[in-house]
Amino acid sequence: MQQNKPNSEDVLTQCKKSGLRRTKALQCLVETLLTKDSPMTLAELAEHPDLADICDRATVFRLLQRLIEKGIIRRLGLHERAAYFTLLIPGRHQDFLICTSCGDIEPIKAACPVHALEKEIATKTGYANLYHELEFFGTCPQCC
Amino acid sequence: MQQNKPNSEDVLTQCKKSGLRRTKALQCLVETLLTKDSPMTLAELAEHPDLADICDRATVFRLLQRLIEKGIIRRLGLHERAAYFTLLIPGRHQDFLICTSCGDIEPIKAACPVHALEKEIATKTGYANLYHELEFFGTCPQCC
DNA sequence: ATACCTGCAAAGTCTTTGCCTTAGG
DNA sequence: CCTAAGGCAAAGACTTTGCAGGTAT
Repeated sequence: MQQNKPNSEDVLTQCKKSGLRRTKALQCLVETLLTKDSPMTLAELAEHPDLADICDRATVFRLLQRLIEKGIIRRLGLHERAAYFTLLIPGRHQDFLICTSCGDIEPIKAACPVHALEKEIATKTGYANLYHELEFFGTCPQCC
Repeated sequence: MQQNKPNSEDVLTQCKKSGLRRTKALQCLVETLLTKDSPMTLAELAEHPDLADICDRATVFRLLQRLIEKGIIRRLGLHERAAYFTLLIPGRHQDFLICTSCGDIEPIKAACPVHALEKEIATKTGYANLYHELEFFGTCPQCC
């Protein structure tokens, strides 16, 4: 089981296998997502210095769409107006702690206690492709 | 501990205590939220036959805002473009199972396994007013 | 060569606000 | 009577798409 952060080549290989072309924008997007380990919005990505210089926001948007289709990234809600995107890393699951005041998002280190329930739900309800999102919201120490 | 669904008078009393005026729109909004036990979007509420006849969408929006401020309802993400709103019922916590294909949302009956972790996070991180949202996503049997 | 990708600009969708009028307490 | 609440319409915020031209394979 691969627990550690993949490098961008791993992800780009996966992209190519899924039928995506290796464009400059795709490479840069993947690297940007890998650099930050918490989810990012479309705006954050499109305005990131590296990406802003080489492609349009619409391109980032369409890349994200394709990567979601291919199961390489996931779109998260996270309680904000804008959607967040995060790489799906095999063998890893992330839950988040979010400050409702300043909007800070940090991944939670502790083990996720939900997997048993997830299996139970899969069995009882007949839902397929089950996954979950768990977010904690509160006021962070700086905002208190 | 009050586990059962309150009636609209209970909620309206709470509203009045919080300083809200008892308007027709507020009464109707509360009743509409109580009728459906899963979260609703602004559009669903504003277009609901009962509410559509007596008030404008902006009114519903502003009522929802005030009710959130007063801690009477909560805004949820739920992975859709639109925000969802749900009454906060004392002593009750809801997690959701959401079909990524048809968008169906159903509350989960099983006990939520997250409360212990929530306490641990509160202690370790110093976050205040902590609460969480847990959603399961998958393809429902009808959509499979 | 050709199917996929991109930029630009415009259109959508949902939310939020301003301003003036109405009505609860 | 005085201030919160409501209606209407316009502006914002974020996302999504059409089309013409560019590029990886």
